[in-house]
Amino acid sequence: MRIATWNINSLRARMDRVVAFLERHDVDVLALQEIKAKPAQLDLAPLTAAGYEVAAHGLNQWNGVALISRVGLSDVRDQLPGVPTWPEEDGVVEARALGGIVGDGLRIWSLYVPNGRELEHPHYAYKLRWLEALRAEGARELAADPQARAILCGDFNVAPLDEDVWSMEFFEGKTHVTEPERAAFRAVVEAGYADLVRPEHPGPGVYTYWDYQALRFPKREGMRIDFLLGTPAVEAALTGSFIDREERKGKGASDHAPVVIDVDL
DNA sequence: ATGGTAGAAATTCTA
Repeated sequence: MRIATWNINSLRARMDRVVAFLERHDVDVLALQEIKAKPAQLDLAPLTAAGYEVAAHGLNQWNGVALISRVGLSDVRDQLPGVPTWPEEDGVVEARALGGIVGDGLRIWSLYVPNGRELEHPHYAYKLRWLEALRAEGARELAADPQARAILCGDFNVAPLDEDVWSMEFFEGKTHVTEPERAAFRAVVEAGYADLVRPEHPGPGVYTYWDYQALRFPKREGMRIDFLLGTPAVEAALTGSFIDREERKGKGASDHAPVVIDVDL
């Protein structure tokens, strides 16, 4: 089974690219982030015509997540238990998580972790609390069944290692690289969710995101912030992985590249 | 000229 995650930065603007990607790489399951639409605004015909089921969750023009599968899609959940609201006072649960069961009992979560904005901004504290809720839900699932097949994937908005950004000097005093964010990411890994791509594709210089500004992509100035994390049962079934850097090229590309894994499940 | 784009929705917000 081939599974991918991709921050699409508007599904409506890039439906053609999504369909072409699915067909080019023979993808079974795709987790999307930043679909930037309510489900009613989407024309899903190109996906259903290609043989996929779709679950989409979006409240407005911001955030939004989706799951696309041709190997079944059931038990769909649009909220990660325990996540904070935004704003934290009198706010709502944003559309940043969508879970479902695909294939033979594989749980997958499409996740769009809050950006954090600036270190002093309330969004940064929100981001850390959100990641803690993710860790707690992941830990709960593995505690219930140590053999559980589960994947947590998406845009984590954290660069876990110095080598995951093009310049630590540039990111001094900025989000994505701070120790609290990295500790929150590590806590998810330590709860039993291993990075399924890094072992085959170690850094430095291996990225999944390049800012639209300042010619970051041609200058190879990117960040590794998109991940697929898997339980031990998934890790044991892993047969390969790649980052589709080609997808970042050309007119109309998302600022993120898809990340793909193959599992013998 | 301060190096700065992209998407959605509505002149601004988010990333």
